[in-house]
Parts: sequence; C-alpha cells; structure tokens
Amino acid sequence: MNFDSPYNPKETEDKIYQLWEKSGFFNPDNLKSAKKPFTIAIPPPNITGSLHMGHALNATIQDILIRFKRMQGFKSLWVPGIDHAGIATQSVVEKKLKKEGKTRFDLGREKFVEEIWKWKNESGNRILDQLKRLGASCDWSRTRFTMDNGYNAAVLEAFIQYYHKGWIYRGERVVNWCPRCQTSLSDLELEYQEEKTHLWYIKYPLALRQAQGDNNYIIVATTRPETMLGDTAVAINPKDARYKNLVGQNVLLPLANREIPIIADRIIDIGFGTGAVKVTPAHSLVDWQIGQAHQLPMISVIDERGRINDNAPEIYRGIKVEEARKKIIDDLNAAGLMEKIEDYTHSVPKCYRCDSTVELILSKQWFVKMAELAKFAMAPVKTGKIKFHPKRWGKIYLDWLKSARDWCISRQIWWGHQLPVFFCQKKQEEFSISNFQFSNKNDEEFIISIQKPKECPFCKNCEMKQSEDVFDTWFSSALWPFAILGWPARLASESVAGRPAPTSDLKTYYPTDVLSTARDIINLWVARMVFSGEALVKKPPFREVIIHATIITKEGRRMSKSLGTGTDPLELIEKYGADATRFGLAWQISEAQDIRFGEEDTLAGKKFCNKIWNASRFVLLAQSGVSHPTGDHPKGGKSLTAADKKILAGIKKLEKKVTKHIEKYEFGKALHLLYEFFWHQYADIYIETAKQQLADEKLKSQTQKMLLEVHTSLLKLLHPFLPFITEEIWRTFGALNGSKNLLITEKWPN
RNA sequence: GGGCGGUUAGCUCAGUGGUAGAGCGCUUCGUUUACACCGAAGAGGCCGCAGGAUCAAUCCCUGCACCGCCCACCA
Repeated sequence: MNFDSPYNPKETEDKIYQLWEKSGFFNPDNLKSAKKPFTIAIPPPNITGSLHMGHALNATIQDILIRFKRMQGFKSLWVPGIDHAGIATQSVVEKKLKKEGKTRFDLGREKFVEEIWKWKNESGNRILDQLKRLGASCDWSRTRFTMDNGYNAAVLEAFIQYYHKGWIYRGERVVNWCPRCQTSLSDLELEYQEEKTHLWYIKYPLALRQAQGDNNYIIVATTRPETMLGDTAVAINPKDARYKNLVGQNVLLPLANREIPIIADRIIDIGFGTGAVKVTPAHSLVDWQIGQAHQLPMISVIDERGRINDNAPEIYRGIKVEEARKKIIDDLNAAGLMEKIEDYTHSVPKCYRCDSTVELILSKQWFVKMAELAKFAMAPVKTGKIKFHPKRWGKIYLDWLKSARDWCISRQIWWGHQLPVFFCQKKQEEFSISNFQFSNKNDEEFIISIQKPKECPFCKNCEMKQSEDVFDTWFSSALWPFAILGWPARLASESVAGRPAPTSDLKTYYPTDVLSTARDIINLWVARMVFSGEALVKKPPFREVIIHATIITKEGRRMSKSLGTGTDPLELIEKYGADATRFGLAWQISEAQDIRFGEEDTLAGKKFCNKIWNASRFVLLAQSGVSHPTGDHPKGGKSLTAADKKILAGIKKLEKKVTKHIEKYEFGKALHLLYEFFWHQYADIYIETAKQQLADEKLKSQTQKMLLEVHTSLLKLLHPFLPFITEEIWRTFGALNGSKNLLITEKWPN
C-alpha cells in the first residue's frame, strides 16, 4: 500500500473485492461462529438492465445492512439474481431482429426463444458485474435466475397449487392489450398519460320514432367514437328524468345499422356529457360490467393488432383504430349525426414497456382471484408481522389491496414460463379474438399438468397441445424470496406425505428479514410476494420492507436515459471510486420521497476517503518503533489525558448511535454522525492533541495505543458504508499486530 | 374526485417546544513533520403564508398557497 499519494480507488477496489470473494465470507455457510441468520433477497434486476442510480442506492442500502449484520455475527446472506423480464427482454431482442429486417414470427417460437437465451448468455450478467463494482457482498454462489430449472419448477408448482385451491380461473374478459407487444397486460402494467382529445356528441336515431319532432334521436357523448361499431346498448341513469320514457326502446346504431336497446343503470353519471352513454361491452371495463348486468351481447370490433375486425361493416375492416376514428367521424358528419365536439382531456393507458396506447379487448385469459389472496397479503401488515419503513407506505399497500381486481397472469409472448396447461386438440377450437362475436362459449377441455400427458383424458386419442401463453413476469417474481431458497424442491428425507418439504436453505434463511425496494413496485411486486409467501409457504416472505426514495435529477426531473437526464453510477465509480459513490448515496438517504441527486456529495465522499487515508497514514507513522503486545489496552490507564478520555467516551457514544441508526434504517443519519466525528472530533481535535502528546515522552506510548484503538474502532464503524478503503487500511494495520483477519468479519463494536 | 409527500443559507438537504445545522459554493488568512481532496476564521436564513392552543414554535393544531407523487370504471 502506498500512502505517499492520495487514496486511489482504482488500485484498491478490484484487489480488495477479489480478496473478499476468495475468503468465501459472502457465503454465510463459511461464517463459522455465526449463529442466527439474517437474509436479504435482492430485488432481481431485469436481465435487460444496466445499473442505474436506483439500483445503486438500493444496493448500497442492502450492502450496508448485510455488512453490518455480518460483523454483528449473523449468518448474513444476500442472495443475488436476475429477472427474465418477459416483455422487456422480448422487445429488446425483437428490436435487434428488426435491424436485420426480421420479426419474431419469421423465426418462429423455438428459434426466437433460442435467440433470447443467446442474448442472455452474452449480456445478461452485466448488471451483476456492475453490482460487484459497487462492492455488493452478495453470495454469488447462490445466484438465481427466474428461469433456471429450479425456479421453473417453483412457478409451475405455484400455479398448480393455486389452481387446486380454486384461486385460478380461465375466462373471457375485457383485458388490457398492447397491440405492439401483442399481449395482455395486468392493470399494474399500465401507465396513464394525459391526452388532449375531444368529446364527441353523436346522435343515435330512435328506431321507433316518437310523434314529437325533437325526440327523434338520443345524443351520446364519447371519447371513443370508433368503438361504436361494437355498441350493444345505450345507457342512462334511471333517475334521469330526461330519458326516463325512452328506456326499453331501441335506437338504430348509425354506421353499423343494428338496433340496440336503451337501458337504465345506476352506474351512469347523470352529469357526464348528455347523461346518455354508448355501451361497448367488448372494449370497456365499465361497459363490460353493464353488459354483464343486463345480459347484453358483446361484439368485439378491435382485433389484437389494434385494427377493426370483421364484425364491423366492411368499409372499416382492417383499418387501424386511430384511422377508423377519423373515418367514423367523417362518416357521422356526412350523415348529419354529429351534434357537437368539445375539447376534453383525460388519461389514456399506455404500455409500460413500449408506450403504445393500450386497447381494451375481449380475450380469453387466465386470472388469479384476488379476494382470498388479498386477505393473505393484508393480514401480516395489519398485525405488524411485516413493517414498512417509512410507515406511511403500509397504508398505500393496504389501500390498493382493498380494491384489487383479479390479476390477469397470462401473456401472449414467447419469453417466459409456459403455462402447464394442456388442451384436447379435438375439442379445442382455435382461439382467435375475432371469432368471439358473442360470448358464452364453453371452456375447452384442458388439464393442468407439469408434464405433457401421454394420453388425452378427454378424447383418448389426440396429441395434447400445451397452452402457448406464458406467465406474467410478476407471477414468477412473486415467488422470489422462497423460490431462490429452494422451494418447492422435495428432499426425500424430509418429504411428508408427498407434499413439498422445505430444503435446508429454506429452513434456515426463510423468512428473509429485510426487503428493500422502490415505491413503484409496492403493488406490482411486494404485495404479490406477501400473499404468495403466505399462501404457499405459510409464512410472510420478510419482516421489514424498506421503501427507499426515488432518485431524480437536481432539477426535479425524472432520471431517464432517453431524456439524457440520468446520472450513471458507473461513471461516478470511475470518477470518484466506489466508496465515494456509496457515500454520496448514503449521505442523501432520508425518509423523503425523492432524492434530488447532487454529485457534490459524491465529491465529498471522495474527500472523506482521502481524509481517512491520510489520518491512517499519520496513525501508522506514529506507531513506528512500537510493538504492541496483544491485549495491551489503553482503557483504564491512569495516565489517560482529558483528550484521551473525551475521545474514548465519544467513540462509545458514536458506536451506540450508529448502531441504533442502522437498525432503524436511518443510514443517512448514521453516516452524518460518522463523518462529523471522524473529521471534526477525531481528526481536527484529537489527532492534533495527540501530536503534542506524542512529543511528551511520558505520554508517548499511551498515545500510540490510543490512536490505534480509536482508529480501528472507526474503521469498523465505517466499513459498511466505505468497505473498500476501510478493508485496505485494515490490512496494513493487521500487518502491525500480526492479525490477518479481514475487516468484513471483524466484530462490530457494540 | 380521493390519498400522500414537500416548502429551512446561493444549490441539495438534515434538525429540535426555548441561542438555527451539514455538504457543496462564497470571503479572508495560513505551505509548522497525516492530509491544499487541508487547516483557521467568516459572510449568508422574518425555517412558504395566515390564524390557534402555549410562558415560549421552524417544530404541535387549523386553514390556505405553490411544487411533486400515487390511486380511481367519468364512458
């Protein structure tokens, strides 16, 4: 180690990280003296991802905790891994193909999935390597992937168990559909964007004309004129005096030339538009509900590519939705049926992966019933078995669960876990959305099975066909905390009556202790992990949930690569070093909802590292010519000066406070205290005093011991925050007293 | 429409029922054997606005304003 120049992270970090990896201490099985386990399951980053500030912050938080607990003597396990990220990954590879002028359909399913695996093997580990650069002390020997063999088994097992409990059903519903990704989406995979559009007031002529001349039609207001081709009713509120006498009559649906009834339903808002609303059960959720209540037929007019289908009049078929809207407006104008147009602003759902406008279409999908599972998810939070930090997120979590709708878990993409569902070919009619003019088709015959049945149990002589659908990515990530620990693998010795028995990892490390994540996936992920854990393993998956702040730019804007507004944590590491980067992040941690990230704090971290570096040099130089017999402790000596006593007392207090803050997940506070103490109490005051004491022969030896004592205590306290530099310095100090222990496993001083 | 968070020094943010703090920036001075990625000293704040309970509020309560986030089936 070269103390003659400022601290150089580049010379240290790789070397130290290799030392740690070689030591094997990231794997808690090698922590011989450790007793109680402490576990964190990393929120698996997407395989397509590259480390961003959010990851860096979260990794810093988790690593501080893991290192802290490891030093405290816990069997600390931080399990790393990656998520296959169905739609996201598929679109990355699709984009790559597009450059070659191909689509996934050109390749076919098998070849395409092969392409993705190839891509995964080439660049899928990038983010994990980046985490290492930050100093993350994960147990890499336990690295998992949501599509590795064991994990696949967990996904199928979960589905089958849910199915047998009656919590899964297949049904034709109005679902969110991304026309670009060609798949269904769950409600949580939508992002709403405000759009300025219009409210069109359209005249629907009454089929049975009244004597009074001005009652020839009823006017409906809509933001989606194009879906009128699929209208099967006009609805009004039963209390609306304006239309009371029209209920039960029919109108002649313009353009489509069908007669549809006027119905009354309390769900209709009298104040919206004209108070009369067109009902399109196949393309709107509310309308679907109305349709169910009034037994209306469903006419699907938009297909899975976002085009008008064959259920519409011929002139509109095959046209994209946006164009169909224009054409229909023109045609209504031409027919004199457009009453008026108003400006209107409302939120339009977009695909969270590709930003396309999401259509609501009628489709047969698999759903998880939320009624039971929401109870599972709520119970441990209500009883305090799971605690949120900050507390307020617990309420948000519960609020969502109270009204959560059934979860659509099937996706029509190719990258993911294929549903373990097999259909009888003979009885299965080829599924095509445009065939669904009317509902009430009976379910096809299918069976749920991990392996393809040898014989079709229905017709006895067909080759059964597996469902082409894959699971929603979140269905598999919901199993993360226990799937990564071995669930549902059966150990012959432990299996009980054929039921899944926990593996030893599951026994030892489950439930995990802390989950640290971002607030935007509380419902998407956290809630689902909780009910999955409760339902499948009978235990909540973690005890504490840390919801960390979102990192935004100093100007208050979202950090985004495409906007060019992001800070790249790897650049920070390059520029300031990993410790400084961690410092810059930890320094800004508080309970606030956002962190407006300023690079100055990273610079401060770099300077702090240098301060530690130089103070260490001083302490080492001051030791020259001294040998320290082990056990020779300065404490209690009669010769302690006032300064000695003060710094020792200060350290004691600091140890208590830092411990307390880390335990309360107040990492920013802990770091501020450490910084203040090291720099101003220790370096500015004590070291300066020590210089004088060293010059005094009577105090010299005592002071040398004091410096070493205080310094090593501080290195320990700093280690979870600044692991590289503290470990590097620790090695030099170890050389002094013959100790070869790594700092990562030194005992936490409290 | 509902809920939540924020409003403190030029910037980013801590903080406490009783003289207001940090990092960065700024000013002045300082190369004495850890460190100029430093040290010493300093400037800079009606702690968003208006009320209320209190001996006393930046901190507690109420209302308001502005910024931001989330949820919701206004078609």
